[in-house]
Parts: sequence; C-alpha cells; structure tokens
Amino acid sequence: MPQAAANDASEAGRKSQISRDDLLAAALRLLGPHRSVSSLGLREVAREADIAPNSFYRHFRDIDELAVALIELSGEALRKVVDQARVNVVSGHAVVRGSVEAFMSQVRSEDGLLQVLLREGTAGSDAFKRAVDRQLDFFEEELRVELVRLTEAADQPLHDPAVAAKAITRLIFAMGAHALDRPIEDDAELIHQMTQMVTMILLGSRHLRTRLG
Amino acid sequence: MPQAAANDASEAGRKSQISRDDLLAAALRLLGPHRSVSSLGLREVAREADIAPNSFYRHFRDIDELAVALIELSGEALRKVVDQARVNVVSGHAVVRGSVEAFMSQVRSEDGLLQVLLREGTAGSDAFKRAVDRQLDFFEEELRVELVRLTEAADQPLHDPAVAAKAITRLIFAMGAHALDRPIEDDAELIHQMTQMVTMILLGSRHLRTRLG
DNA sequence: TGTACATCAGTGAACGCGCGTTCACTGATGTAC
DNA sequence: TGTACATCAGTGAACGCGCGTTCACTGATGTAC
Repeated sequence: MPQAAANDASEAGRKSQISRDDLLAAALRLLGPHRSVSSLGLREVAREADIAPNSFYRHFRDIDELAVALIELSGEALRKVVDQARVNVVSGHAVVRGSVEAFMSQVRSEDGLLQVLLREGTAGSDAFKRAVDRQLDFFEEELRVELVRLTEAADQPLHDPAVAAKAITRLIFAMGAHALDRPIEDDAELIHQMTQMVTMILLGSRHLRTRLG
Repeated sequence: MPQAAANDASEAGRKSQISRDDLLAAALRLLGPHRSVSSLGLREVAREADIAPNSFYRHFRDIDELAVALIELSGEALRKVVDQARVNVVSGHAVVRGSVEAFMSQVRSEDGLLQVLLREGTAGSDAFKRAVDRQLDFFEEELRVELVRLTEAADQPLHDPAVAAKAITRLIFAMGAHALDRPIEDDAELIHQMTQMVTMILLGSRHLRTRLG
C-alpha cells in the first residue's frame, strides 16, 4: 500500500496532498495569542505545514490571501457569540452579562480564531483591512437588529440603535484585545467591567431618547 | 569654514551631527497615517535620516527602543487633548463635543503624533506594548479625575467613574483608529457619533447609580 | 595663545540570514478508450 | 480489464534582496596644560 506509506512524514519524496485548511491550521498554530497575522511569512507557514515553500502557491496567490482567508475563518467565532446571545435572550438568562461571557469564552477559546481578529488593530494590506472591517460590520449589524428587536419588544426603544451598536461593538473588541494581554485570572473582573460598560451604553441610549424625544 | 560646509549634504565624508530627534522625525516621516511603528526597519530609518545604518546605534540600542521613544513622544498629543478639554470646561463650551473635537483635531494633526499611538492595536514587542498601555492608562486616569470633579460639582455623580473612564478611553481610541482609514470628509459624522457615544456612557453611568444606589 | 590628547558621532565594508519568487522537474491520480 | 495520457500538487535548487549587526577606522570637537 504505497498510498498509505506516502502519508508517513518519515517517508522520503513527495508528501500526501495538503489542503488549504492544513495551511490555515498551520498559520493558526504559529500565531498563538500574541502574534499578528500580518507578520506571518510565507516560508514560515510552509515550514510549519511541512511543505516546500513554493508549494504554498498551489493554494494561495500570496501570504496576503491566506491572511484574508484566516480573518474570514475567524468570523465563525463571532457567529457563535451571536448565536449564544440569542439563546440567552430566549432562555431569559441575563442577556448583557451572558453575551459578554459568550464573547470572552470565544476570546479564550483553544482554537484561537477570535484572537486572530482582535490582534489586528489596523496593520496589514488594504485587502486585509477590508476583510477585518467586514467582520466588525457584520457583528455590528447583527447587534443592531437584535437591539431594536429587544428594546422595542420591551417598549424601551433606544435613541439611536445604530450608534449604540457601533459603540458596543468597537468597545467590546477593544476590551477583548486588551484581555489577550492580561492573565486569565483577570477575566472575571474584565467580564464585570464589560458588562457594566455595555449596560451604560444601553441605559444612556434609552435616556437620550427620553430626553431628546 | 569647513564646519559650515560639512552641513551641506552634497559634501563628501562625514555629516554634521544628527540627534535622537532627527531620527524620531525621520521615523515619523516614514510612518505617515497608514503604517505601524513595529514595521519600521533600522536601515530604513537610517536611510531616511541620511546616516549610515550602523550610526543608528549611537542613538538607540535597537529599533525597538526608538519605537518606545516614539510612543512616548506621541503622548504629547494626548496631553494637548486633555488641556483643550479643560479649557472647554472652564469656558462653558459644550464639554463632550468640544473634547471629541479636540481629539479628532489631534488625530488629523500634521505632525502625525497621535496616529502613531492609534495605529498600534497590539503588535510589537513587550516593551513596546507596555509603552502603549502606559499612554492609554495616563489618559484614562486624567479622564477619571476630571469626570469625578465635574459630575460631583454638578451633583450628578457617576456610578463607577473608573469604568466609565475606561470605556470612554478605549472607545474613543478605537474610533480614532477607525477614523484613520476613513476619508477626512467623514470626520463631521464621526465626531457626531463619538459625541453621542460618550454621552450615552455618561448618562448611563449616572442612571446606573440612581438605579443601584 | 598654542599644543597634545581623549572622546565619540560619524564611516564603508563585510557577515550570515531568511525572505519571496522562479524554474524545470516528477510522479501519483483520475479518465478515455 | 488493461493501457495511454493529461492533470496538477508536490519537489529541490537557485536567484537577488534587504535586513540587523560587527569590525576597525577617522576626524571634528572640547579640554588640560
């Protein structure tokens, strides 16, 4: 069975086929919690994936295309947060706190997906920055829709749900990035702070409406 | 007058002395609004400053030490924002909006100092990240003191001024970084949004106190 | 005032390194007959 | 079922490049006598 033997890394010659996903996984392994995507090198990723540097081009045009793919992959982590938040709404669980907890649980997730997104302030190529912004905008829009739905159902509408959603999104992402540089023992405190912050924004937005009409 | 002639760049041989500040200025020129400090190269900065690469070591241990110096320099821009905010308080000008405007005016400042700070999500060496955090913490603390002073004077104390100050700081920095990627025509809209966001946080923080005691 | 000397910001040349990219290639796999 | 062939994910070697860093040096400047 030469095909089976070819999967053995100790075998000389050609490796069994490697997929885009294998390269993305290798890149994720290299990143860990403290490196930024845009610092990844092509040879470095190829080395980690155990392929020749030039084989990289079979899967991606360049390292930047891989970076964009990574960002899109990390969007999955955001979708999980949104899903969990919706579950909290239905179950009557404390919505703000529960959602902040869901977010932080993704921040600390072993797969490291959300970390990829948080590590990126504003560095990298244009295509890359656009990819990051797409993910932020997606989250912001989901949040906005949910805020409108919830607050109107409770007959406590917000003054400007779009601005509130943007504020919460940007703030929670900034705090998430901050959390990456703090020890995990601080998580409880951070969750408490983030919950308070989001509550302030929501409460403020509601009263701004009461005040201004 | 050989000394005077030595200042002429067309002159062969040794250049007149160059200072740390000249190197910092060269680095700032290279950065512009869209590059991150941690991507600067030693040879690149030396080239821009018109000195030999090895001369760099006369002024900084390595490129990282220059990056930290740049961050500390950029703290000056923050101090200007704080000063302007205090002027607004005294003059009775709209405090929140005026301070947001002062911040955005530094964001767009020609010297590009504040941009250096905003461009840095979380990349770079440990020493560098600590330098960035120091500046954020400085701003947050100034803001906290001012918030306490103002709201207690108006007899409308906040629920947790420290958390409110942190929320405002992180949010305003995130929005400032966002602004760098937007055309200057969007500034009016961004200032409007940021003003609303800060107002929401302050209003929410006050009502949180009313509610919880 | 003149001379001898220490200091030290500057220099050019060279190093080894890892990078991205290109080339012509190989050989396993799937398909057509 | 066997054979011929196209496809294409993999390969090793090589390229030129810019990087950070080290070396022994030079010569202008300030200071001591």
